[in-house]
Amino acid sequence: MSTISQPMTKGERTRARILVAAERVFAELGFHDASIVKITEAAGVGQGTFYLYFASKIEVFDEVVEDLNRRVRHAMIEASSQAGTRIEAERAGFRAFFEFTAEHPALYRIVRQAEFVSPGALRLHYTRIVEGYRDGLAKAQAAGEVGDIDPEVAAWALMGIGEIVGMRWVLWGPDVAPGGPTSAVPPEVFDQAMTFIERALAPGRTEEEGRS
Amino acid sequence: MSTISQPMTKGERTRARILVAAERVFAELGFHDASIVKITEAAGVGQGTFYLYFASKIEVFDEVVEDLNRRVRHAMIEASSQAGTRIEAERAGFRAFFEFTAEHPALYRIVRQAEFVSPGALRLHYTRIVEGYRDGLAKAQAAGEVGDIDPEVAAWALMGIGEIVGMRWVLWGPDVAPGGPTSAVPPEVFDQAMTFIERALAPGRTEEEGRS
Amino acid sequence: MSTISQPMTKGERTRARILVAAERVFAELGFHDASIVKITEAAGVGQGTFYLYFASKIEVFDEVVEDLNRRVRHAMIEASSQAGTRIEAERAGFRAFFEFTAEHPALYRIVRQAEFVSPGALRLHYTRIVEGYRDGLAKAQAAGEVGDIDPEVAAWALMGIGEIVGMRWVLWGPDVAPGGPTSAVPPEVFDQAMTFIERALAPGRTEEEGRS
Amino acid sequence: MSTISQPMTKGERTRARILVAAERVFAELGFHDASIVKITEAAGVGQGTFYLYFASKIEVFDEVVEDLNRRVRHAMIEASSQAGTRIEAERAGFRAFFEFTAEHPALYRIVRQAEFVSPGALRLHYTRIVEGYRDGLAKAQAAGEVGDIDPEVAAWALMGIGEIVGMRWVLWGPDVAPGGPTSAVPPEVFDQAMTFIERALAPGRTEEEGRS
DNA sequence: AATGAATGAGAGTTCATTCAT
DNA sequence: TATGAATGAACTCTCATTCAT
Repeated sequence: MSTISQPMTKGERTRARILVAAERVFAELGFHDASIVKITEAAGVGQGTFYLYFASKIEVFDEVVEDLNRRVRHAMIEASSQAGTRIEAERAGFRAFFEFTAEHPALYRIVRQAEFVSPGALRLHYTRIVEGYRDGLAKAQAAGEVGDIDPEVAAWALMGIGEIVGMRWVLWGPDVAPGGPTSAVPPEVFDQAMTFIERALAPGRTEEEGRS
Repeated sequence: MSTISQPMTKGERTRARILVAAERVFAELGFHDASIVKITEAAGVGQGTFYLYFASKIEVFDEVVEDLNRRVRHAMIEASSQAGTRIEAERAGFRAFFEFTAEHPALYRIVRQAEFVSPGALRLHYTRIVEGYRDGLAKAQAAGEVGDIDPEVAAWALMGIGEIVGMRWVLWGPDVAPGGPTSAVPPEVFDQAMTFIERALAPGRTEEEGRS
Repeated sequence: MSTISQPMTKGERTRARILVAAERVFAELGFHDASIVKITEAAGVGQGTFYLYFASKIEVFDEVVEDLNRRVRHAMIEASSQAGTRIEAERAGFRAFFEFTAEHPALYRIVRQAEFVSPGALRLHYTRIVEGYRDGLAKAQAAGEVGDIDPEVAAWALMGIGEIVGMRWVLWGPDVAPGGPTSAVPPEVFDQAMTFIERALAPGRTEEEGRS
Repeated sequence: MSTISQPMTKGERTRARILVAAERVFAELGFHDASIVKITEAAGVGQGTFYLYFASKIEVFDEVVEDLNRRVRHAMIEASSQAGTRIEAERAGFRAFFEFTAEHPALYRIVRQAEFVSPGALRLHYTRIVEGYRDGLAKAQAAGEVGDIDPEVAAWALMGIGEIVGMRWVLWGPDVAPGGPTSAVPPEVFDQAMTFIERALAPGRTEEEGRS
């Protein structure tokens, strides 16, 4: 995920192990049912050790959210940067988002807890992703590839679509109960969702469309 | 909100008071920090009284979610049913949704907790609202008022847009910290969001668009 | 069990129903898990009604113990009074005791709770039964049918044998877990227990026996 | 009491203190009125500490019963093993039983609660003691020192006699109210009880006695 | 005579956090 | 650096009892 060049000290390794365990336990049990004992047991360290690296339970939570946010954005940028056209980039970004969700259902399960656990963390998480969309849209708009629409609002709309489609088809699966196995968004759903987005963003004929 | 004409019995009134208090406390503190003591104090009844009407904390939670769901759908249907055209109906429905959100921020704050609290409740909540969108879209599509798109996917997309725009502009307000005062979606944001949606759903030019 | 001659008033009937229900519920659940609600539900009356007839939960308990005590003594006296010889009377009395236990396992389960629930009730219960044994033994001793032994001590010994054999073979059954079905003491066990008692009480040759 | 030679760790000492306190509190108040708070206060530890060593209130109870059982059997075996003749051994065993009872009234008060608290614990307790009696009787019988009687039934009879005499004269004392001070069984009562038992078990004259 | 809604003290249990080792 | 025993406040839930109807 990152380009580890320097060797980790012993302490850093312990810290990293706790962080990984915390993500796993938070994802499985949610914030409140994830006790420090469970996290430290999963990490294979003592309870006291936890407090050598994190000031509180909330602090790990924040860091886990931060971490997930960094990783999902990285995945999206990585994917879309290799695309040729704007539309291809958009599809690649969404596909990366859904894939990340499928591989890390923690993204949802953890992030959606944030509202009450760590005020502001949720907003920060969404805002950062939205900024990526917005900047891309603004640039594309300047190039005439996107219709006349406020990039900020459009970006949030994309965020909402990604979030809900990810929840509906990745997290819940085709017919699966919540918590069950997750898989990627079915191709036809992905296509339909992208069609929806493309039409919303397509340039031209703005005047007529507004009237319909 | 409801059309109950018969007078409530004493027990029903107590139950209703607890339910109202629970919604308030859940919205303010979240599921886990909303203790039974806080709920019963807010309702002005004894702790034991709570258990005369609800079997557990989770049970009230489910009922609060159920209740909010019923009310927001009612508000949306009410609003859109008085509109003339499909587009007007759509705008009215969304406006009602945002207004409800502004008046009952509990909708977000409570519902988003549901994932870990009451598995299935969250899915049920979204699914019910989406069914309304989907049926409306399918009907409009049959009348040629909506482009060629899977109503199911489009309905979930609308749900996502409503949710995230509501969260961003209603719950968080223009520049306000989470938990702060809420107001309606600013008119220009509302217009932009509706433009986004209208373009996505507009009929015509399906063949070319589909190729992208 | 008793010779009801006068018709009961409505109140008396209600009271009796509560008492019967209480015995059943106490026997099944024990004193502490037998709630007033469960008793009143079993009796088919309201909770408040209970307190019209009994001052407290402990009071019904005492009365239930009292009632059981009266009935078991009645059964034993009834049975032994129809016997010809002393030994036959003894066997008949024990048999009645075991039969009562088998039909009313409540006797054990309730009485053994008494120690902490209602101090003195347990002692009173045992003492009353023992008095019956003791008087019988004293009388038989005067007639030369019982050896030279303190009737008080011997009576308590009989009580202990009856209690433990009843628990072992009636309450627990041949191989059954506690709480399971109960039946009478197996004939061979009954015979052995009676043999044990007969030898202990048999008159004559006191001097030699003591030396063995 | 035990032959542990290795020093206890800190944790073991805490555990032992809780166990001792639990025995005391259970004996004084009974299972239900013995709250965790009372036990931990008596032990001088925090409430949470209790759950580091015992999974539940019932678990300590079981262990206390187990512990008492082990100790009383140890005392009885110890005492009777030093006796010369069978009869002396019997007397020594019973005497040890009564002495233990006098010093640890908890034996009764706790064990008799077991029926509803921990099904099976009561049966196990009695069964273990009875097994000791039974094996002793069987051996003596083989040596011709005990009459022709089923050792199992006879052993349970002894158990019953010990239990009830202990309760009557040790727990309740000569004229004392339950819960009051306890002392040993008066010598004349002890002698009479032993006489009762000796006659019941004495060999010889089996044929005539059996006819009764 | 009868009800059952209401109460609140108290139960068992959990867990984030501290700190002596 | 690492530990895990210890803590106590806070939690959800129960139930004997009261009292207005």
